[in-house]
Amino acid sequence: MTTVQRPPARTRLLQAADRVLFTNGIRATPVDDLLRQAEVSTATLYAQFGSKDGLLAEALRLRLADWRSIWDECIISAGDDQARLLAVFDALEAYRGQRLPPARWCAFLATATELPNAQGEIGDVVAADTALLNDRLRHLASPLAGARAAELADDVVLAYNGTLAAFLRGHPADPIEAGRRLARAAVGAYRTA
Amino acid sequence: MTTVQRPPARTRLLQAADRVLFTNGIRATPVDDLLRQAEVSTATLYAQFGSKDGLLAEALRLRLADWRSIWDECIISAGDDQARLLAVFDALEAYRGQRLPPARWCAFLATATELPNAQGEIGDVVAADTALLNDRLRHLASPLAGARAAELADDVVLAYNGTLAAFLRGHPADPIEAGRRLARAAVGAYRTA
DNA sequence: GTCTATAAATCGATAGAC
DNA sequence: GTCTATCGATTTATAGAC
Repeated sequence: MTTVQRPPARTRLLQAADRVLFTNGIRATPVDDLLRQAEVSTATLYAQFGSKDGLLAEALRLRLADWRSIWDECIISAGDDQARLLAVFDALEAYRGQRLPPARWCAFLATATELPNAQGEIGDVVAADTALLNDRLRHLASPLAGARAAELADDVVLAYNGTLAAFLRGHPADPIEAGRRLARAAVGAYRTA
Repeated sequence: MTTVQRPPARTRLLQAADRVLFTNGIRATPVDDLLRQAEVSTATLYAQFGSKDGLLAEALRLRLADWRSIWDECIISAGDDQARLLAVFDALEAYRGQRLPPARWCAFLATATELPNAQGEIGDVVAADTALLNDRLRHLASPLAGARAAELADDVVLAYNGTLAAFLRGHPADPIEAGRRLARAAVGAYRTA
């Protein structure tokens, strides 16, 4: 007789953290909420992660790895240079569709906002997200903008940031579509220039 | 003999709130920090504002009024339709230059992030900031994009959001310059279309 | 590893005197 | 209006048994 295996406590905690912290708010979520959602006791959390921040850091690391791999796939699926640069918006769409409910906006920017003096592992993973974004976009912008790749990459970074913040504002209604259009306009400016 | 008047307690509290909450973090700042910075006692804060949230709400209202008036001036100073639409970036530059230290990024988006379920007066002032942004930009985009003003306005909203988030990320180095360039590219796309 | 119970710390808010 | 002192609630983290 096959039984559906319940994931181990560590996994349940990470899933609960990923689901709750970035939708209800990091500081707004007490440890008790995570424990109840994960159906795990206090001692287990502290044995596995040492602290709420330790759990947050690990959840962010997994999130970054997941985001990176989805973005990878979207770049590979894209047909040309422009589509590869704009694939970050496809990835955002896929990433958010994958999680129900999706984060309120961006887990990394939310962490930067809620933990202003984050150092150590939390600061590191937030910085790694920004570095991934910058490095990849610069690389992808190169065939389109040549020597001005850095500028075009920054344009797309801003369009991407703006899309995320649009979720937070609740406007425009379809942030990803708006972001894609804006990024396309940026590419156009380098094409004609 | 002329004496430099110390502002009243209420003003000192509002100044301290404006200076500290949006740079060190809203939830990360204990009430005690505000009291020490304002050189005011506990009882005074609660007599004047009722709660930490009450003080936050009033600080946000003043901030919004100030932002609105600076933006007004920048629109008036602008020479043509495109400059009036892009004046939001001049305003951002002036607004941040006026406050030392400036907020880490945006007081309203930070509030939306840190107080996810904000209702009442705090939710209202955050919504008012978004509404001001949308309404004004739509109005200013009209002479440039006609029937497609809403789209162009959304482009500029995203570029503006992206600029603010860039302060949070610490990249690009000059977010306002990058945002202005991106918004200009968006305008260009409507010009040629 | 997991549980219950509780410690330890933080923080928002109030009381009562002046 | 302002002060000092303190309450009460919340929340993070630990102790000790199983």
